[in-house]
Amino acid sequence: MSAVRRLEVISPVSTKADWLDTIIKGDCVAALNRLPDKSVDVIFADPPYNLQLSGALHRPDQSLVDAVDDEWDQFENFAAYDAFTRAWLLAARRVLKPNGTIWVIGSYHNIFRVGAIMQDLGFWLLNDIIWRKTNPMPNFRGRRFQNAHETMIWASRDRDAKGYTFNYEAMKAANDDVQMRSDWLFPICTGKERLKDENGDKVHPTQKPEALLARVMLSSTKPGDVVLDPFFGSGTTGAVAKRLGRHFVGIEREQSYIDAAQERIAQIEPLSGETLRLMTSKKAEPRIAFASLIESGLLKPGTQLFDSRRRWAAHVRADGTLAIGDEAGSIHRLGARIQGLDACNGWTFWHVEVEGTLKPIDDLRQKARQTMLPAGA
Amino acid sequence: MSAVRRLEVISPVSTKADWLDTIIKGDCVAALNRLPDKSVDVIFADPPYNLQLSGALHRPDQSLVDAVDDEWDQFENFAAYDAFTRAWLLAARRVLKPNGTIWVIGSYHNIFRVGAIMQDLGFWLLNDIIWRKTNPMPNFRGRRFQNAHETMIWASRDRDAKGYTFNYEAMKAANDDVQMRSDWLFPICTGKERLKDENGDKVHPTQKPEALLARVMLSSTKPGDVVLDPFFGSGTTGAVAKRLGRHFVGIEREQSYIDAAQERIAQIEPLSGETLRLMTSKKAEPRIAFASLIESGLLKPGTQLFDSRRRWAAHVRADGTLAIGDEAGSIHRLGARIQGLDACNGWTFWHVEVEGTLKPIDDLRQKARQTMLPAGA
DNA sequence: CTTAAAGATGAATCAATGG
DNA sequence: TCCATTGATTCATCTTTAA
Repeated sequence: MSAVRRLEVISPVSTKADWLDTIIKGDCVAALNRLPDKSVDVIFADPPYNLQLSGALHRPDQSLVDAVDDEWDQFENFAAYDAFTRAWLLAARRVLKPNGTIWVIGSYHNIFRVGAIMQDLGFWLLNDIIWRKTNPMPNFRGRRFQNAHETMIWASRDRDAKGYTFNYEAMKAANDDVQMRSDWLFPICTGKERLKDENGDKVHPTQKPEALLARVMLSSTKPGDVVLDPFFGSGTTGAVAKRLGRHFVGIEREQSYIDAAQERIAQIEPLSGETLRLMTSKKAEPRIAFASLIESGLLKPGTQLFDSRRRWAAHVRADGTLAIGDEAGSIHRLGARIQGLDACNGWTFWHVEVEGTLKPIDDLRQKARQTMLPAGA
Repeated sequence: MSAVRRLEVISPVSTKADWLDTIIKGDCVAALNRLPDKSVDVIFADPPYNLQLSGALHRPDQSLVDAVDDEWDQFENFAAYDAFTRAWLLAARRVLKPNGTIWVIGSYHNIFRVGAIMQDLGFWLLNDIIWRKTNPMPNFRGRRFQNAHETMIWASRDRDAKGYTFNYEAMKAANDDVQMRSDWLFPICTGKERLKDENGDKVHPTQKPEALLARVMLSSTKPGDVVLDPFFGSGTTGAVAKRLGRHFVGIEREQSYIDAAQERIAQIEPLSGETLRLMTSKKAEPRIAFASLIESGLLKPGTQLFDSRRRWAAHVRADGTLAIGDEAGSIHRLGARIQGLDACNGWTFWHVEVEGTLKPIDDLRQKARQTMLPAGA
């Protein structure tokens, strides 16, 4: 069996093995309708842009621009494009897990219609992400600004879906320790990465760069998640998913694209688990009760805690509460009360004196986590 | 009379002086309906974003984020926002000149609906422009990417409107002599530029930076053009228009915003005409016929012309055509034919020998333009 | 062999004028 | 309104060819 299997026909799906890591040949909506409810974690969709080009365009040197004039990008009018968009988005939504998210990429030709329909169908927009191209095609006639970006919409299934995956700390670490912004800079897909046929012609007119898909998956999926791409094309989504230890499902109509994608994905070598281990966000780390610091002996009852400027001093009680005179409470409540605030992060507010210097009790929490790690980790 | 006049009521408009460089108080659609057809060159619109905020948001230090929760940003649902959007866009379109363009700014909350409705109404999208903020507000909860941009849509009135203003050369010159891209980097409006009331509170929650409006106007208007802003707010559009020698028309409902904008605009000092002069492209320069070079004596019949590498030689005939052996035609047609191309710019393709070196005949055209300039220029 | 020059190309809604 | 003519216009990157 090859690394990439393909299902021409899907009968009622019994086990995951039937469709996971395969390319399903066929119409996008029909294929989606044969997948089970709530079965994929993330959808990445690169639908037709409906470019509506009229005549030929030449460069100043008179060479012809190889435009996207494929049959699959032709729609009668906006209404036809809207109907197509509504249909696939609706089918995709059924397949998405309640805490799943969807990415859709487009340009100004189609992205406004796509975004409005997503809102109408109940998707809740989380961000619009701008892919800034380092090397976009120029505007040859000098009649507009150089179209130097594309737009991705990232949305959850529902307004109240709060449990979606967002690897905040991983993104922050990848961005020099400041929050990842909504504008991303990547080159377009050229060179060795671009798939070519035996004649040296590009296999697919709109192949996306793997770096773009990698950031999408690293930000919004966990290892082992299922990523569905209903417009699979040359299979960038599958290639990146396999490399990053995620499962993929592709849907594609054109056999030539399927063949190229299968060959491409078969050659991908998955990264090792060690390489893949996500920098886990603090929120995902095991929760440590303040009391457990006392229980584990990292902190003794009666120890004095100070704020960073030693304006206040409190003492630790054996039950895991903190007290200043008559006032007592959790490290958070007491910190808030003495400052006159609604809330306070006691882990970073309170400090313990070690060899004359103050260190936040968060350091002790980190030590406690080490202790609690399973053997062998 | 103050520099900024205000019309509370507009009766049938007779002369431009009635509404030019004024702020019209009232509902956006009603006010637009009282302006004449096809009377403004450019519209800049910063409509309510329909933010749909639910609860209060606090920073990590527990301070409250001053969110946009004004009454004018509240809509019942998407349908209500769409109806509002369709109404003002339709009214704005009537007022726009056939070769006018419109800019609309928004965020992911509203821009997709706005863009789709613009397409539905017949506007033809020219670009979507990304305003990348140098100093965006962080995402305090760490549940999304930092929302670091806003989107502007730039559109012509109709698909076949080709005569809109785009100061290509000026934009290119302002961008280190490469084409201006669709992503622009500017700080948000803070500091001295941000209007504050007597309490030190910001006058308007979403005041746009003047630099953003300046690029909008420098790219898509000419001096003396009329720029309409149907959501005038604190009057950034008016302030920049006045400084750049453009006329403005503002529409605004809230008296407090009108008062602040009037005071602000009154203090603006317009730039000098010399400073404002646009960098022009060849396109805008007077047309010179090749024959006129012969008629004016700059080129003698029988002169040999060469391409830059001397692969071909042709001779100038008295009627303003060019010939190689039996083949003859305009400088453009002959250049195209011998190269086997559909088109060719004869002005830059053909050269004349001057003291042993080849110079493009475009240089002669420049000389002819000098000669033809009116006296005193 | 190296290095320089020349050619190719990418999701593109890409003219204006005069008869 | 249609049609022929004029003539304005490109950036970053990768590949191929020339020196």
